[in-house]
Amino acid sequence: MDVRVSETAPLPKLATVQAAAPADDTHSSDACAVIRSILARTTDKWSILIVKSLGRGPHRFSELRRAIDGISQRMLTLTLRNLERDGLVLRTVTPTTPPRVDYELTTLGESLWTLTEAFGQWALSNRPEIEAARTRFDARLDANT
Amino acid sequence: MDVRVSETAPLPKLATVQAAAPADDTHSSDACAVIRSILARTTDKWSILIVKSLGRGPHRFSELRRAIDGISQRMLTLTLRNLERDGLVLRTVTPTTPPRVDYELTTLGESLWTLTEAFGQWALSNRPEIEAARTRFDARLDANT
DNA sequence: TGGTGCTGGTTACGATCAGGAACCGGAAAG
DNA sequence: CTTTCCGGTTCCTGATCGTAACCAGCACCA
Repeated sequence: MDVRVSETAPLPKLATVQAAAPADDTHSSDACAVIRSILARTTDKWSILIVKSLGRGPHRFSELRRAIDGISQRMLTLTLRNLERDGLVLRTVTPTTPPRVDYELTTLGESLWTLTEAFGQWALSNRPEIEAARTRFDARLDANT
Repeated sequence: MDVRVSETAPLPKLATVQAAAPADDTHSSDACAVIRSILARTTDKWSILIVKSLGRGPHRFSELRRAIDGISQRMLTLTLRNLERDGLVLRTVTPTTPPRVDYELTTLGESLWTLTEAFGQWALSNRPEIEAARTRFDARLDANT
């Protein structure tokens, strides 16, 4: 039983970036456009980190802010709002004082989480190789300046 | 030909670790910054689509441009350059006339491809649910305006 | 009674960066 | 000698991001 939002701030339209215009005529490209807008949202830098954090269980707003090094309050709010909009995250307000807001993954969000987790693991285990490649590339670039 | 990474490669400024960090050991903040830069690059909207295309075999520059609906020449060049830098994509120039440039995934790139493929599948199969969630959310938003 | 702090935001605004349009240079083709 | 194709690059603008500051409600302290 969740204490749904209902009484939060007026929730102005603020962002929720309207996805790409569907006004595209090319045959397969309309599906493509939607998929792309989903990917753009779910693979967004902050979204990934938030989903990753929430994968370890529900978190409060400020816990997330502390957990995700470098995120600004604004981007946290914005990204959470978008994730909530896409049904990936559930926002629960508990009207204590001070008010308490918990965020957790929905079932859909959890399925996304397994993917982002895999991505994280991949990044982690291939980090040395990628950094080496970067160094090589930059060196070659300097070489023929 | 000083291409330089002017617009690319924000190689993170080593994480300004606020000391007295909360004992949230799950992120070691400097590793986190590097991982984040890798994720930011590899999960970038265009990177995903390029890797996805290259997953089906080597492609020439203009083939990619045609295959990826909506990408501009500039972003294609830029993104390919970044992927090449990270050792995910191999660029091969054949000096015929007109010159021919082929791009293909490296082994590392292929391992990334399996992940992006999974992401694509996920987006595809969860599209209805996500769109429904968006509609619900927007409706609720309108409701209490 | 008023000040301070905690909560979860929101607003204003300047810096930055993604992205489209247009340009480039060489060779072949007409 | 003009056009076309190829793979880029340069220029410029508008969207987006992050910083900093503000807000409302309530408890605590004096």
